[in-house]
Amino acid sequence: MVFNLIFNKLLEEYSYQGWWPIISYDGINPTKTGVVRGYHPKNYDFPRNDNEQFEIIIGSILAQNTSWSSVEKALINLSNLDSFDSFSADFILNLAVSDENAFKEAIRPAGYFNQKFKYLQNIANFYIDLNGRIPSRDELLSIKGVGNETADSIRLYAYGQSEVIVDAYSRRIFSYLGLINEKDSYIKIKKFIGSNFEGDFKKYQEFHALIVEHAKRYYTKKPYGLSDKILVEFKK
DNA sequence: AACCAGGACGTGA
DNA sequence: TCACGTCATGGT
Repeated sequence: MVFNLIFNKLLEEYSYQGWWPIISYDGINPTKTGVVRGYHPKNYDFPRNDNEQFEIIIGSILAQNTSWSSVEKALINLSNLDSFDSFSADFILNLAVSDENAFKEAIRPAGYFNQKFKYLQNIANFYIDLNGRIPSRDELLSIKGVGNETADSIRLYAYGQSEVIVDAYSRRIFSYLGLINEKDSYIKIKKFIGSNFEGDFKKYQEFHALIVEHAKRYYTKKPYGLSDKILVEFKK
């Protein structure tokens, strides 16, 4: 269970991360850098309703290859277009038809706005068809705009399903530590981590958030990881 | 000024 | 299957 040991170390270092942030939630986590709203450390009751659930789903699309601060701008822009029901699938679909221009301007700060404009509609239709049911991984992957990482993010944070998320940060950290090969397939890495990690969905949620927090500090500039003194004890 | 950001898709080997 | 180009804005 080497990844549990790594988890323990990261949790000790950074404590609880309160992912996935809900921007309409007033929880304050002053220790966060950059973003001051929406996190809810040690509270796993989120999402508390359909709109919060769909907000996480929208965020996971907008966050593709994009910094969270940019995603937050896009989410706030969207919410300003309809303060009442901003993050319902119906609102997204209606806005896409009624004012395509305003929609794209709202999400522009998150980048790839033409692609994400379509992806958001795809997943809004999918979400409505679900009718409250929890989607399987394969169902999510069938949506154009949802790949492995987004599917796992949605399952883990919008639906509380235990999924290992393999992102670029995970590849950098764990390949630096000699636990994986950076270019191994997503599924191979996911299964390897999953077979050496144990816990409930809360632990899975914290694990991914902690990986991101740690990587932001030591794995964003090449050569990655050289200044990582936190996890170096796990280096093989 | 290059590189990175909480990636995914289309194409051609 | 996989390497590569494309999508785009914002920060360092």
